[in-house]
Amino acid sequence: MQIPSKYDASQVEGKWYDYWMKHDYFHSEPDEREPYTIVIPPPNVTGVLHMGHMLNNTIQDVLIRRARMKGYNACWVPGTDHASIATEAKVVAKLKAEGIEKADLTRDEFLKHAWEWTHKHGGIILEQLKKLGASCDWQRTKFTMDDDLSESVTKVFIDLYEKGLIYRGYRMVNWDPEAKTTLSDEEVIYEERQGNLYYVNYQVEGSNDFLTIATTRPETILGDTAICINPNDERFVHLRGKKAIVPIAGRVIPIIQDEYVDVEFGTGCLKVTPAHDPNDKVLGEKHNLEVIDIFNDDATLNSYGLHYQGKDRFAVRKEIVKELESLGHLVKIEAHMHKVGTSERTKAVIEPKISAQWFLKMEDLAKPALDNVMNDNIQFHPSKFKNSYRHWMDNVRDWNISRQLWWGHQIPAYFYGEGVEDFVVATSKEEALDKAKKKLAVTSSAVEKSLTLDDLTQDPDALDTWFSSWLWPISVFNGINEPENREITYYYPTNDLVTAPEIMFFWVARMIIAGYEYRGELPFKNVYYTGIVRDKQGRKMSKSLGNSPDPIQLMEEYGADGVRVGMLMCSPAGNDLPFDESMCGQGKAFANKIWNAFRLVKGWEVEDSLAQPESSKVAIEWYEAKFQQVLSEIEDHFSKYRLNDALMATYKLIWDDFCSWFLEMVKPAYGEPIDAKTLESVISLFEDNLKILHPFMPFLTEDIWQYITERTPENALIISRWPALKAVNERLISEFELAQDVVSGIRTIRKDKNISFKETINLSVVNNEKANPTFDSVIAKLSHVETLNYVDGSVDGALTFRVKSNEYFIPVTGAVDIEEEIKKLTEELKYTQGFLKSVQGKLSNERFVNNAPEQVVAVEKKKEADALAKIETIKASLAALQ
RNA sequence: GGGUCAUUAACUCAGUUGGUUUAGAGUGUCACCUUGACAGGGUGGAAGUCACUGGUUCGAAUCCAGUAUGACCCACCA
Repeated sequence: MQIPSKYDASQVEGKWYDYWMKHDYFHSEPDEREPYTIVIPPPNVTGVLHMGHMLNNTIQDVLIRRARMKGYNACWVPGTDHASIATEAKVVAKLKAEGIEKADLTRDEFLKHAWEWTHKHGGIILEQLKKLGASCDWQRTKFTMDDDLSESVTKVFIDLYEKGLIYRGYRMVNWDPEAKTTLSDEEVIYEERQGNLYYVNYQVEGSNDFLTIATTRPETILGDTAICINPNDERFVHLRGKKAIVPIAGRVIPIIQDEYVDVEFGTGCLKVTPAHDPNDKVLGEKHNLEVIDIFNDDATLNSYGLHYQGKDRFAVRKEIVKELESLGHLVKIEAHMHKVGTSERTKAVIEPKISAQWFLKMEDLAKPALDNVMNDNIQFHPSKFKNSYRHWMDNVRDWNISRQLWWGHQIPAYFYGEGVEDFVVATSKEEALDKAKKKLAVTSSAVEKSLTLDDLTQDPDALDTWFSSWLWPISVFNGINEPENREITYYYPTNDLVTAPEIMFFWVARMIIAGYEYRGELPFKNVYYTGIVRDKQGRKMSKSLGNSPDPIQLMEEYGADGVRVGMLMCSPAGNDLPFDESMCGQGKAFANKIWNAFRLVKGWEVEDSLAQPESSKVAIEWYEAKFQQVLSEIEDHFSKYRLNDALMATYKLIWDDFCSWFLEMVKPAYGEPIDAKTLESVISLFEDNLKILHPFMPFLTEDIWQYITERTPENALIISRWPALKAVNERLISEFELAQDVVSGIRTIRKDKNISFKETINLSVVNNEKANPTFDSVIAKLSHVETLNYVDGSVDGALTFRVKSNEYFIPVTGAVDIEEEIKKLTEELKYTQGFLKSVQGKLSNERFVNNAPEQVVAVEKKKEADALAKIETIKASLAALQ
């Protein structure tokens, strides 16, 4: 049967994925083998595959496939995240498009829509991962809102509450007016924005004096409850103890003194708005100031906004400036760059807001999580991320875990009264009633008796998404609900986590915390941080910029294998990946190269009676040694999580050593058969190549593997054994390198002199290097050499080249262009003399000879000797020519 | 404002505790080569003051200090 000369990925990838699925190779159950576990960073349930996922999941697949082949019980757990705020935002937008407002729906009605949306779009991304070849254990697919995972979240919440680590606090939090929820500090992105500094006059009460403040937010004037000056500021002595009148509002507010005020900034007078600025809140508490919240939940002004009531904060900013100006209160406006907090999800400008929220105390929890990363029990790759991890952990603040959202895990707290402390935390309403009664028994027994289920209201808020994903490595094995179950004790701790540094604090740090808190152990041994996938201009690939290629189309064009190789070829851990489609082309070309190598081997006719040529025997010995050498390099790269280097080593081994050298050496003449012994070795070595390449290019390798010969499911490549590491015959390899240099020297001459590769040549050598003649047959074959003679001195009328101190001569029939030969030799002489000079420079330096280690000096001396010998041979050749 | 990391060929990167040529790889580029695995191929070239300035050393891309540029992280200066 004719095998096509182009490898067509689209014809084979689906086929082999189905085959792997059918035979359950991805599935893992606890057994006597050592486990190797990876949990996927769960993508948003309604998300779509982008290049970041492609890179991230390719890396995980490489690791898990290799582990599987190394004999581990490999388990890669897939799943999705409910992505509370992101999904809820999408559902709200979708409803809005249909003319439905979230506010008009009950919680249950809304959740029904959300679940519909989830079922409709959920899991698409997982299907897309299959196209990439991801060998996840799909039978284990989890979702953060599965019953058992939700149960884990509730359990953990209650547990932490009972430990006193979760508390309810009335605090200033980050308010997202668009999503109408609070956010954790990590969800706020600070952006540099061009703004203005407005200088505004306030009248001093009981006088005609004015004081001037500077503010970036004039609209908050309506919430001012004090003016603050620095007690050390001599300029404002006259203001001490006085009061000021808030423009427009006309309220009288105190002028307080606090060293917090920076005398240098603005005017040295600060307006204090405790409700809308974290610093002002601190001042307010210290000085017992009134708190006036002027905003509604959507950041429009409330009744304290007076005639601005109902208008948006930014509209009011413009209008109030005009009003201040017309009233003569505006002194000047200066351009001012400042940082503005925005919502990670909705991009809305964050409004600091005081409200009652749930918090998790982090300080004590963080300690083991910090220590075990710093001492490398958990290894970060690259390790530079330890620095920012430590910094975050050292300064960790309490985690605001409540969100004013419906999509997510509802907080298991039940209120039974209006008091701040009138709540209990429980797994169910029934349990809550019991707990509430017990709690009340201590204080007021009258209420206790009358309390019923109807008196309990569950907190309407949901938990931060990350409050469920921080349990992921544990909860996917049900390790919270059944801490001693076979799965968790077997698979946990997991081996590798592959994720983006962007979510180091959101997720990685918190998983480590949860790991130590709930398992007393690390959640994973290694964290591989991928970089950001960027476009050619260095911009981050994003949907909004529209600069991200469609991964599915990419795989259709280059094959999943091609894309995998393209991405991995140039993305060391932690480095950004400047994505270029041509890299996928390189991957595709590589697939084709291997395909054609296979075509060559498959096309050979075997002849049993044929003896094995010497050159084939030598070639096989050499490639076996070379393979081992590169394999040990690959192992080393993998152990350091340098996947790109491991791939590059594999790439060069197969393309250069196997295809360009080895196959050329064993290839029978056109139309001639090959001997059985050689063919057997070639196929076996080809199979070894396929094995080490399989993690990177699973489809192509399985396809060829199965094409080579009929295999039973037990003999599929995906579960074959990774080649064992043996001692490397370094000497053989370095001796062969000399032969390679000879071949390439002959090629250069053929090219320079236009001697066709079909024309045989004779070769003479002055063997100063005592080169191993074992490789003569190989040189003869590769270079089309008729006779190879060992001679003692120069050969007249010949073209020459040198390898180390060996001299090679190719006699030519026609006249040798003496001028050109001389020129070439002179250049070579010049280079070698220059080199010699630098070596001798070192050697003539007494301090070098006296101080450098003996070894180093010996190396230099050897270099000197070699160079001298080489110069001699060049000079001899030159003399012969002249 | 504080911190971390980078800066080596046109591009993406190696270069391990300072000493194996006068610094490497892949891609790209240039020249030449197509009946016989593969033009998505082959062969052979060209291409770098290792960001800059000092210092330590017999010896620095590598260690130290400073400068410049860039990236990222953290931080409540109105």
